[in-house]
Amino acid sequence: MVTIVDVAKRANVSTMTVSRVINHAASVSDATRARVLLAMRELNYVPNSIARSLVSGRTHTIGLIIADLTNSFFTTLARGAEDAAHKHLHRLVICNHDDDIDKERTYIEALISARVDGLIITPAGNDSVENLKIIQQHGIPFIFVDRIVHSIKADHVVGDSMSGAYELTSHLLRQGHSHIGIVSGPLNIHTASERLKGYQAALAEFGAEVRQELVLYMPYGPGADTAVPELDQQIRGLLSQNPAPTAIFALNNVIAVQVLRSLRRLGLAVPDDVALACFEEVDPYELMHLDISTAIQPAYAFGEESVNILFRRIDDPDKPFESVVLKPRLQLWPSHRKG
Amino acid sequence: MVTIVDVAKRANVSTMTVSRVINHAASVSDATRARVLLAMRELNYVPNSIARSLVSGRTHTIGLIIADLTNSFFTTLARGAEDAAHKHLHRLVICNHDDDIDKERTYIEALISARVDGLIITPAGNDSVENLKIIQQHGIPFIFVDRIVHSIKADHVVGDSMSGAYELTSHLLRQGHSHIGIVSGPLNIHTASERLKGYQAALAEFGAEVRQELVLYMPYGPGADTAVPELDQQIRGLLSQNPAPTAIFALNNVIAVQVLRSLRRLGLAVPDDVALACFEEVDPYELMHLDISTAIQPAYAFGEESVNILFRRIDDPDKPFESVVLKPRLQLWPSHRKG
DNA sequence: GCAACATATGTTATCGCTAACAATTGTGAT
DNA sequence: ATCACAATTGTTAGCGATAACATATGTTGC
Repeated sequence: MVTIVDVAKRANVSTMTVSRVINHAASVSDATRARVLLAMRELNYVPNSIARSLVSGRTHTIGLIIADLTNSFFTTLARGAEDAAHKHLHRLVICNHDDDIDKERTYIEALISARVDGLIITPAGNDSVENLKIIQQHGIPFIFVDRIVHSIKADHVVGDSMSGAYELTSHLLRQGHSHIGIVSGPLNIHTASERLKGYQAALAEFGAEVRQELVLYMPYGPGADTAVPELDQQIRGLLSQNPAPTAIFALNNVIAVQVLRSLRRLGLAVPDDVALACFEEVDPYELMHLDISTAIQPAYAFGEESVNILFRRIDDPDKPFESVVLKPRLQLWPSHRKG
Repeated sequence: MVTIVDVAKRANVSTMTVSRVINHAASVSDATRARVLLAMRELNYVPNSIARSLVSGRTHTIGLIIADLTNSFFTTLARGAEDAAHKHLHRLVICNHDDDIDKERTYIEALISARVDGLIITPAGNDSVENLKIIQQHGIPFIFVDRIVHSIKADHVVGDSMSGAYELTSHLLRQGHSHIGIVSGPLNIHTASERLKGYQAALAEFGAEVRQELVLYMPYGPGADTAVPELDQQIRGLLSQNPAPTAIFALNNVIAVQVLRSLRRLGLAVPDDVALACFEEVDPYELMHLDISTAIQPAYAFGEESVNILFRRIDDPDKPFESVVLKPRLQLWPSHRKG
């Protein structure tokens, strides 16, 4: 591999002069600069940023730890982050923890070892605290995206899960659905507990009963992409409660797809047999004519904003924390069948 | 930041001994090892892999350059690559070139500078040759995924675009559609030209006329996600040819979504008014009851296989090139309306 | 012509770690 | 007790770049 020494020799200058040319430093004569540039071109020299990082302590790399890249919400978020990082001349290292604390820890340590300039993280759950403390101990600037962990204070970009869920549930109630089933995720995940709260708040507000037997739980993401065998049974159980729910609220897009498939297997149509609402991260359904009321989050902005805030944090480590709450856009469909 | 020197001091040994403990090298007494491990734990020491890379020349990082992370095909591919890289204890740096040669070049240089151990690339187009030569000049092991560039020989994992397109077109022809429109992508992209060839081959085989006026072109990916204003007009133009096509073949998933939206705006139903076939990279439509015949590619395997082959290449730079062609899975729907 | 300073270039040390070799200690065979 | 050799630990140099300081030119003004 060609190094700065090779270029220096060929251009008949010291390595320092080459370094100056690379870094556009002043005080290099035009003649010398030209000679060095020529040598660089002739040798196909590309500076070794590893070596540069060792000296400067900066890697121009940002770590992005998310739940699952195949979830379209995170995909779009990642793309937003990538574009923003690119503007700052930084590279993005993307890691998926699949809501698994141990996997999250492995990645955090790898990224610390790689000396990323900063870290954007969707914590795997409330138990991520220990993992997050490791980041803090190493003084690496980081920001929460999508999910927070209450005991750790940091910048964050999140959606308004609570009010989004409240609105979706209210909508169903207004449509005459007085009994609404909900398929929740693990409650140790911030967005899941918030959305459940929003659902309950809406029920309370409308004087509807909060019935524990109308709440199902399933994984939030990983593995959920494959069929969930028991789900059909659970959904059937849910719908045979007395009084039976006439609508179902799915806590996120992955869950919604599972529920939709399950309903289909059970021969039930949406929304004619059962109305469906979903806290959905993007909107592929729009295209499909499916009448599913959704709270659509600006996923791209989640990623973009996170990166921008992270860079502000890097520039000024002591500034007060920023808290950005992005409202979901509601897309409400009338249900065809009333309670 | 804690370094190996701090640990060495605390454990009262030389840095070399600490290094030996970190790297599980033999010939460290149990007592010393214990002392070092304790010091490491007490100081929260995490080895600096930047420094390690500078010495070893390996970064444990793989570059993945794709067209667009928000395209579900590439998302799933990336996830497959990430999982495989993780198994090899490597990190993945993901870059999107949006089918733009200059952007591709920028990323390639950045990744060379970062001294990635290898590179997986979906070339932006046939003009990527110069960019790819840069990779070769630097002796960085790389592999093509999804698309190849003929003038550059390298390992590759691609789909069978030609036969997939042939099959889809044949299916439409068998359904009685004797005039089939096609919305193609830029022909300097390998998969686009291959799929067009497959379409033409099928027409020829069935004795159907290849009509140039039934071929539309649009971008393959970037920007295509937003509305294409002229598309409605073009589609309308396409459908008003004489004789009019009764089916449309969309060359990839992004194009299919555009066409679908456009047809919807024009008030045309699929497949009742116009049948649709699509070289689709994954299968969200399956869920949606839409009768679109698709050639579904095993995107996850694309990524996974690429990584595995890349590591074999790294281990043995002189072995013969591997060529993996993954067949798409055909999902063929009967059309409701016959030519 | 020469001090005084700007401009251009070079030298040395260092970032954190490890390869290669060196030194020390301990062990068993004779 | 002594030598040969293995096991353990240390020393030095260097990966490729740059910061900080040093030196060599050129330029200006009087």
